[in-house]
Amino acid sequence: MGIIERKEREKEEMRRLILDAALRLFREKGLDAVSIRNIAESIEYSPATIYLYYKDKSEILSALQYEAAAVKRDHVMPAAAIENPWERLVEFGRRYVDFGMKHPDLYDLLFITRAPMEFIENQQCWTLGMAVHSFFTETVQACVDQRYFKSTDTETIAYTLWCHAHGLVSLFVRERMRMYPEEKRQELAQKSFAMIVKMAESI
Amino acid sequence: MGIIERKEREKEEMRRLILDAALRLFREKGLDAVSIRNIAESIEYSPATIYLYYKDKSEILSALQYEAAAVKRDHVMPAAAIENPWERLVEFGRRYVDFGMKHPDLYDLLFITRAPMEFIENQQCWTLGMAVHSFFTETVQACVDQRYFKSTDTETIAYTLWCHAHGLVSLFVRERMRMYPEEKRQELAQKSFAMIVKMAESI
DNA sequence: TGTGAAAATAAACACTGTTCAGTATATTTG
DNA sequence: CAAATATACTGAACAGTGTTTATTTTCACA
Repeated sequence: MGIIERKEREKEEMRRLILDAALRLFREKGLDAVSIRNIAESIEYSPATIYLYYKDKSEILSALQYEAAAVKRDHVMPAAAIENPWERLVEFGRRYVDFGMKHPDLYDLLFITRAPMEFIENQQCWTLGMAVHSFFTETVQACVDQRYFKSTDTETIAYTLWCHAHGLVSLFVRERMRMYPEEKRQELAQKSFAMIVKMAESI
Repeated sequence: MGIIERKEREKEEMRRLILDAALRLFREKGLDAVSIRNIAESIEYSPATIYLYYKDKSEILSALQYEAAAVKRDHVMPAAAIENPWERLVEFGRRYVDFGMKHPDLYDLLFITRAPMEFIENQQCWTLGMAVHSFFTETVQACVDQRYFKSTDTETIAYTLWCHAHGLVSLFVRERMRMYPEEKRQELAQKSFAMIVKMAESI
């Protein structure tokens, strides 16, 4: 009865094959290049075959989002090693922004691209994203507990910091900084990060 | 020689007709519904005719962005009437966020939708956007001049505030606040706005 | 080796943006 | 007014998209 197990395995391998092809297309040529037909061609199968392994395109996109979420987690979580909650929070923020700057395509996919409805049902991705988000809010809570802020409204503090970081990255990612010369944008982002850190010290 | 003038006028009317149809489709059914064929059908012309008045689709999108920019300007500029620069700045921010919340589709078009290259060449839209942006930075400058901030780095202050406001709106617009119950999102946004105002007072 | 199930596909449908050859309409000229 | 020209418009096609269905191929098992 090892056959059904092998079949199961092969099915999983095929899903992986499709996903890797999608991921490669995405990273090499951008989201627009990720079409069912492109994926099919690159793995030398017919487009219809894709539908035997993924319900539709948004399910593939959803899977790509999970990949992106994993890369993001690996990028930011080293901050967890820092004992001091305030330093941990700052390092987390720095790493969050750095992730967005280094992987604009992945950041876009995670936080800007219109989420397909399946996103919600993609428990994996949601769970992973929430784990990182929880780490963030818990760190803010730790800062609150140790009186790093005057305010004790953890939720609003966390959200406000997130707004700034997300705004920072997404203005960059979607090219809304044209009024600043290109060589200055990175510098301005760094200055702004430093400023929000200073501001946060006096919430 | 009034004929060429009439022709000119008719050409302009046709461009307007196309744009209005595009705008209606956009507002009624979203950006995805704005297809050349949909526009053509709704004004009862052939799709090919559209191309006699607009170079391509991105030129139409660009024109839509201009419309959105005008709505935004009308929404935020009443703040200019306020004498006190700090109050003016706060009111501007409030109106900016309010615009995004009330017109998520327009905000999306202006600040999130991937800008077609023509955006840069769309002098009208760029000029209009820059005028509002200049008003914003000048207001920040006025605050700096009157020592409302400790910092004198106008550029970074302005950018930091913008980051927060944009992050606030765009997390909302692109539905990245699912971890908060829906009825709480608006409230959280307001609290966060109040918090950044407080924080700004101590830059 | 034949049979039933599983896997893969060709072909079609309904869309998309865009181009171009050809037609219809309006204006200018003889 | 009629013929020639210029302008406005369109049908049809091309290449692409996501998706579905009927059909064929492949494979495991009796």
